[in-house]
Amino acid sequence: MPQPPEHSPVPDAVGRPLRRDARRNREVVLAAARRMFAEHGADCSFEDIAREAGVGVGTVYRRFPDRRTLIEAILEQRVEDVDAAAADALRLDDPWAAARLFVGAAARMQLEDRGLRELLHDHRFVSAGLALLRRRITPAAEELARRLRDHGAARTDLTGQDLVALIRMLGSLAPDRPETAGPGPSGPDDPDDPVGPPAGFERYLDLVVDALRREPPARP
Amino acid sequence: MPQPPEHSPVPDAVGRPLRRDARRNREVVLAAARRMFAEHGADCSFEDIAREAGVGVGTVYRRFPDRRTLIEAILEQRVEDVDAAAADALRLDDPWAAARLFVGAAARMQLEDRGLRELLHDHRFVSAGLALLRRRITPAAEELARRLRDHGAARTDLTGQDLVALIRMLGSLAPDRPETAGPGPSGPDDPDDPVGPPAGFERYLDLVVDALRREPPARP
Amino acid sequence: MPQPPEHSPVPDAVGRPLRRDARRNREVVLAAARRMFAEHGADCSFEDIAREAGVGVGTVYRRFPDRRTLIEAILEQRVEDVDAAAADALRLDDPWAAARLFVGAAARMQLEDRGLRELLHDHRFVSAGLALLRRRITPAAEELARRLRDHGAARTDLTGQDLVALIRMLGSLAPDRPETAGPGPSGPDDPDDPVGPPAGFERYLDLVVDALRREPPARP
Amino acid sequence: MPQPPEHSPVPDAVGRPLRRDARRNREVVLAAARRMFAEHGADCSFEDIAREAGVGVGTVYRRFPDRRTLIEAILEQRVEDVDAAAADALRLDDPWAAARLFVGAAARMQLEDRGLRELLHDHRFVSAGLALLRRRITPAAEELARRLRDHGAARTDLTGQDLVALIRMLGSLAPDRPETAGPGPSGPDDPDDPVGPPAGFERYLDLVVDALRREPPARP
DNA sequence: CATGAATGAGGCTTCATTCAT
DNA sequence: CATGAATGAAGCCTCATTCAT
Repeated sequence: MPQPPEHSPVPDAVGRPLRRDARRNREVVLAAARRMFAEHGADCSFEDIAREAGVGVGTVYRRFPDRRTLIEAILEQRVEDVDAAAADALRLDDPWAAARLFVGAAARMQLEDRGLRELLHDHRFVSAGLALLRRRITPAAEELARRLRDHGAARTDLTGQDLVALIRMLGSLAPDRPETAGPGPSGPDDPDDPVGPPAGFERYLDLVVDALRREPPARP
Repeated sequence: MPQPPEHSPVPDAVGRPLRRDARRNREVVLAAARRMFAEHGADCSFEDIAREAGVGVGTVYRRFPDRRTLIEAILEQRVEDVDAAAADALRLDDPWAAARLFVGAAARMQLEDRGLRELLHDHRFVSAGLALLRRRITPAAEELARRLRDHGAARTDLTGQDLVALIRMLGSLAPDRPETAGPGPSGPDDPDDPVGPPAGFERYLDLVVDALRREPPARP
Repeated sequence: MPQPPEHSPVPDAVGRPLRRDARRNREVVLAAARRMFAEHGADCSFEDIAREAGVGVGTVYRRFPDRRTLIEAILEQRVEDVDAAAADALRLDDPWAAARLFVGAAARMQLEDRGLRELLHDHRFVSAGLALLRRRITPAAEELARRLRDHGAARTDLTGQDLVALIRMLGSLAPDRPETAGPGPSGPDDPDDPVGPPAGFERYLDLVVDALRREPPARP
Repeated sequence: MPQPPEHSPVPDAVGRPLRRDARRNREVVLAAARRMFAEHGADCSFEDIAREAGVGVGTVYRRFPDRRTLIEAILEQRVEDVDAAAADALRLDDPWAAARLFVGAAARMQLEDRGLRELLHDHRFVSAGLALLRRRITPAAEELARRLRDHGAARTDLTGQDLVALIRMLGSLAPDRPETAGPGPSGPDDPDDPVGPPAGFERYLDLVVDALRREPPARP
């Protein structure tokens, strides 16, 4: 279902909606930046982003006057993905399945996108990134926490921020080697990977989510 | 026992122990680098380190021909601290207390030292850093895991690498604002800090360590 | 004929002709580099070239990303001068006069320009320089050689490459002291110069060109 | 026939002959410098020379306070080789054979030794190098020139400096690619080499030497 | 508006040279 | 004497940012 093209026209500083070509440029640059961040890290040069986008540097600067602005715009996009995962999760009846879905999806995103990971963990960017993330996903996280407490026999002091913390923690389990160029979520399940044996990401996901129960489940 | 009073006389490339003045300078530079890493991150300039150390850049380069060498030397020091914590832990009878002590100490070090945190989490340095850490602390971690399994009713698939993973995860709970220069473990227990309410670091430490039990403890 | 008045609008990497201001700057830098090479050698610093040109280093790097590119651009200019000499020579009826004119002109250029000499003789640059020179002047040289063979009673095994070799050899007769800044072709004809009495460059030019004859001329 | 060890003891600045170990060091350094010059050019670093020699930089500086001194010492050695060739040549009856032997040997040395070539051609070193060469070989060159004039029907204006000029010119025929590591006089006779077809170095040697005759020889 | 040219500060690194050990 | 440590100037290059076209 393609989004209606004229919806949510990002306004410029003065508040006027952008001209059509300007808006298109903004999208092109943003997509290029996302690719570059994902591949080369969040400190790649504006020049590189411009080249990837096929525009001049000036254009990048016009739309995103500094790196922080650019970072926030990129996060805005990714946060929408998290929101979507949250919405999916909230549709589930079982609060534990919901929590696992939500936390897992949000954590996995970091493992697959170096840029995102840096924005949420790297000291140089985290103040821009984490605040935004928090602002946006807190409502859903709190709702999920409430359900866990009320219907899931979770720890009574559980908060939505705990879920955010788990997401960050799991996101730090990224492979300690440069991503292999191969397709698919190369990541902690690589048998050769240090996160490693015996089970990798899914294992730790279960571990920390289950740690939130008041009476933990019997293990198989 | 004819050992010189100084321990571990770092040898140079040819294997000869360093001259006295050279060794002293090496220490000075290393200490300066540690301070600068802690305060300004692991990508601070060699010039800055030299200035902080009160020597010329050339001296820094002589001892540490590239950043990787410097990083490894810094980690070597911190790893010794972790080793000490591991030794302390292994002296305890209760394996859970031991695990908590070990994991907690290692994780806390990251929260207090931005440089260390970057070396263990940042994509740009992690391949140098994490490998070294792993190499050095794996034996102690495996021994602790064994005790947890044998005498502590831990999950039967628990490994030493799981403990390392917990250390990394907890290390990612750093505050999302630049450290305040103040003394003491400013960190997740700051009431205003996003890791946050209600209990911060200690809380998550308990959470993830307890998650390793086969039959988790009754919560108070 | 709608050609722009400027000849050979040097295209950039993408193939687009340079903007007017960029082209102007390119010329300015190139001229400065030529002067600096001539005076201080082909390994003078980019900073120096920039200063001489009155631009920032970045500008030099933008137009000439590495020294090799710069060298080739400079040679390109000088090679055009050689081409002109070749054209003049080919207009003469007497093939020996033509050869002498061509070889003499090309060799003299080296004696007058330290930069050019280095580009054609110095181990560090010669692979960039000589190849280009060869590529460009070979056709004219071969044509001259053909005329010498067919109408000049030259050695029957004479080739255009022989002429190139003579040019290089004569170019190595440069004075062994730093050029005096004075005007005019200071060079081997300086009576105090080591190339020497009694006749210097012209003498050796005659010598080696005449060496190509099958039956050498009667000497006066 | 081993040279008597105590002969020609190079005196130090004060004129005292060097101590035995100091002399040995001097030789070691000189040999190392020669190797490094030959392989990496005459501008290789003192540090590299020291390493190659297995001594400290300080030792190199003690024996050769600056590069010029070192260059002259190296040339001194090579000039002895030229002297030997001159002596051989002067033992021949045929003055043309003698000239060819002498000029050929001296030129070939340059083709085989990048360092020597640079010392005699590169603007940065030539003032130190060429002057010394000239000073030392002029007597033999003049004598050979005299014999050519008197008994060889050479040009009547021929001088010893002409022979030196030929040596330089032929030395400039070095390959325009980095030397192949292979043994033997890789050089202009390489069929793939630009000096080239059809005959390379020997061909040009004959060419320029024969150019000195008053009545050149009939060509086969 | 879009472009990409220009700028120069700042990081990296090497090396000639001096000097303490 | 020999050593190799220390120094710092100087070259290399990149990039954030501004601005003329």
